[in-house]
Amino acid sequence: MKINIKNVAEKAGFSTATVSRVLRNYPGVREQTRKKILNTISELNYEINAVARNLRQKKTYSIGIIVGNVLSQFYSVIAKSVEDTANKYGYNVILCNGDEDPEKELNYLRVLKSNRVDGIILTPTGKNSTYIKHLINSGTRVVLLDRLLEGVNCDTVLVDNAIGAYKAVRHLIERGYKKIGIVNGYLDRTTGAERLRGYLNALREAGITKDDSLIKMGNFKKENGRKLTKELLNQPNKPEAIFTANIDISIGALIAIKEMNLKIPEDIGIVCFDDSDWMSIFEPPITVIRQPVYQLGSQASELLIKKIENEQNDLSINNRIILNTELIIRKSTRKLNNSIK
Amino acid sequence: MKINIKNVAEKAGFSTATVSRVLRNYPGVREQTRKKILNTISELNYEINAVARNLRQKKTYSIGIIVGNVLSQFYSVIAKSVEDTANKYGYNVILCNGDEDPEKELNYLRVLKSNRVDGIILTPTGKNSTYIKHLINSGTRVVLLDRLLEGVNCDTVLVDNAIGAYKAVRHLIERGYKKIGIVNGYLDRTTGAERLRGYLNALREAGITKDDSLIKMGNFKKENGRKLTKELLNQPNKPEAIFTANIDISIGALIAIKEMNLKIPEDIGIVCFDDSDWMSIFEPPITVIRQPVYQLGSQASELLIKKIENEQNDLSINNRIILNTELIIRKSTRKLNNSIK
DNA sequence: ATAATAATTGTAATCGATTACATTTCATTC
DNA sequence: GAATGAAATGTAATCGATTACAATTATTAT
Repeated sequence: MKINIKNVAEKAGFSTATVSRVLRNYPGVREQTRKKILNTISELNYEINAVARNLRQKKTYSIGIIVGNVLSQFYSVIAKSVEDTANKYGYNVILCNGDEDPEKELNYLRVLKSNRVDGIILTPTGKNSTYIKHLINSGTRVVLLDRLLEGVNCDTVLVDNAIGAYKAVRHLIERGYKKIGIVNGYLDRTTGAERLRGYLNALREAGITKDDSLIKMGNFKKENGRKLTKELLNQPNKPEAIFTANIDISIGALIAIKEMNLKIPEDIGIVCFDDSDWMSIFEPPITVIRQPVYQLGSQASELLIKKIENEQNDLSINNRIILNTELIIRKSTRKLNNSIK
Repeated sequence: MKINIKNVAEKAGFSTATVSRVLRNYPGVREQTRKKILNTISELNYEINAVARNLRQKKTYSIGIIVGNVLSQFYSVIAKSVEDTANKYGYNVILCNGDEDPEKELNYLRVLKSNRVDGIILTPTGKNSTYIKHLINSGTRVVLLDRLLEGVNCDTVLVDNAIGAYKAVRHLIERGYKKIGIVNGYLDRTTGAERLRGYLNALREAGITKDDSLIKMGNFKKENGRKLTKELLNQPNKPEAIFTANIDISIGALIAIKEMNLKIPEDIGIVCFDDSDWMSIFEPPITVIRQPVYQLGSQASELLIKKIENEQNDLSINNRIILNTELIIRKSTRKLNNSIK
C-alpha cells in the first residue's frame, strides 16, 4: 500500500502540516517532534510524492532539454554537462530527442510545457519561433543552445561559428589549398549559415572566387556527410581539400573518403569542425576546430537555473554568451607547392 | 495568467467534467458541445496541466532510465532507442546519468520513484539490490538492461557476454596468439564477470594456462582503458594481443597504443567488444564483437511498457532476453607463424 | 499567579485535473 | 401527452502535498 503524508501524521500523532514542515526542513518544529516524525517516516518507509508537491508548489525542479540528435557525440556531451549542472542545483533533466525535426521539436516543447518543467534548453531547428515566444511569454524560462533564433528574445549560448569556420579555411589556404569544398548543414540552422559565412570570408580575403559546385548542403547527420562528400569528390571539378561543418558530417566524410580509397592528406585535405578522441588517433590525425562542448551545456544550464531561481529578474535582458573555438593542427592537410600567395 | 480547466469550463458554459471528457476524448459528449469546448480551448490557448492529471490518475506516462555513462557511445545509442520506443507509445523519458556510481544510482532511483514514473530501465551497478527490490515490491516496474542483478526478480535484457568474449578470444587463438591480455571492467558488473568468463573459457579450451598478469581490471571508462593498457604493454611479460571489454575501454586502449607508438597488428593484436563507425575506418580497421545495442534498448522499453500497461500481469514471471553478438573480422590481428594449435 | 509574548501545532483551503454518482435533458413509445 | 429509458451534463469528492491563518501551549516578565 502506498503511504502518504496523512498516514505518517496519524501514526506519529501530529497533523499533516507539521509533517510537511519536517519534510521541508522548516524551522519552528520542536526537536523532539521532528525526531518522532522522522522516525515514523523511516518506519513506514514513506517517500514523498513529488507530483503532489509539484502541483501545489507550481514548481517541478526539472528542466527539459531538446537536443538535435542524441546519437551525436556532440549532444551526448551536452546531455552530460546539462545533467551535471542541473544535478548540482537539485534539478532533474528530461532529455528529448528533437531529431532535427521541427515537428518533433514542437511536440516536445508542448509536452515539456504541459509537464510544467521550470525551464527548457533547446537547440532550435529554427521553425518554431511562434510557439517558443508563447512559451517565454507564458513564463517558461528558455535558453537557446548552439544556435541563434532570430526574433526570439531569450538567453543564448553559442560558439563563434563564423570565426571557427574562418580559421579552418584560413588554415587550408595558408597551406596552399585553393580549391576548397565545404560539406555543410542546412542554412536555416544558424550554425550552418555562420559556418558558411566563415568559409566565404576566408575565401574572399584570399581573393579566391566562390565556386558553388564546391559548396554542399544537407542535414547535419552522418549519412548525409557521407553522401555529399562522395558527390563532391566524384565530380569533375573536385576540391583539393574539404571543410566539414560538424562532427557527424565529418564522420560521414571520413567514411566516404575511406570507401573511395583516397588518402588523407595526399589525395584530399580535410579540416573538421568539432574534436573527438577518435579524431586524434585517426590515421592521419585530423586537424579540427575544437568547440568547448561541455561548457556550452554547463553555461546554458547555469543561465537557465539562474533565471528560474531569480524570480524578479528582468526578462527583457537577455544574455548572449559566445564561446571561443580553437584550431588544433594535426596531420590531415599538407603543404602544397603552388602556395603562390 | 495561467489558464486552467475551470476557466475553459466557464467561458464555454459547461462544467469542468464535460471539458475533461472532451480532453480525454470520452464518448457521450454531444458533437456540438465538443466543438464549442475545443474552440474555447484554442481561443484561450489552454494547455492541460500534466502534473495535476498525473496526480489524480496516479500515472505519469513517463519512464526513467539510468545509464552507466551518458558520454559513452553505447549508452547514447541506448538512450536513443529507449526514447524512440517510449515515444511510440506516448511515454516521456527521464534520462539519468548514474555515472557508474552506486550512490548516484540510488539517488536517482529515489528521485524517479518520488516522481512516480511508471517504470524504470536500469543498467545496475550491482550495489543497490535492496532498494531495487523495494521498488519492485511497491509497484514500480523495472527492467534491467545490459547487466544482470543476482537475487532481484525482474525482467532483464542482455547480450551473450560470455559467448561474445569467447568468440573474440577464440578468434585470436585461431590466428596463433597465445599470450592474450584482457582489459576488463570490474567484476561486480555482470558484464565484467561474464566477459572474463568467456575469455577464460577460450583459453582453457585451447589449453592455454591463465596468466593473472595478463588480466587487468578497472572501471569501464576510457581513461581506465588507457591506463591499464599501458600497464599491460609496459610490463616485461607483455601480451601479443589484447581483448578490450567495452567501447570506452577500447578507445582508451587505442589511445594508449598510439601513444606508445605501437603498430596494430604488427606489434600488438586487438579485438574490441562493441562496434562503431570509427572502428571500421580506423587504420587498421578493428576486429570487433558487435552487440545489437539499439535492440537492447528497444527490447527493454517494449518489455517495460508492456508490463506497465498490462496491469493484471503476473509479476512473478520474469522475462530474460539474451541477444546475440557477432564477430566482425577486420584487420587488427594477424596470422602468427607459431600457430602451433 | 497572571498577563503578555513567543514558540508550536492544527485546521482547512488550495493546486488543477479526473471521475463516481446524481441530475437534467432528450428521444421514443404507447 | 405521460411514461420510460437513454444520452448528456453537472456536482462534488479525490489525488497528496503545501501553507495562510487560527488555535494552542510554553515561556517570560511582572
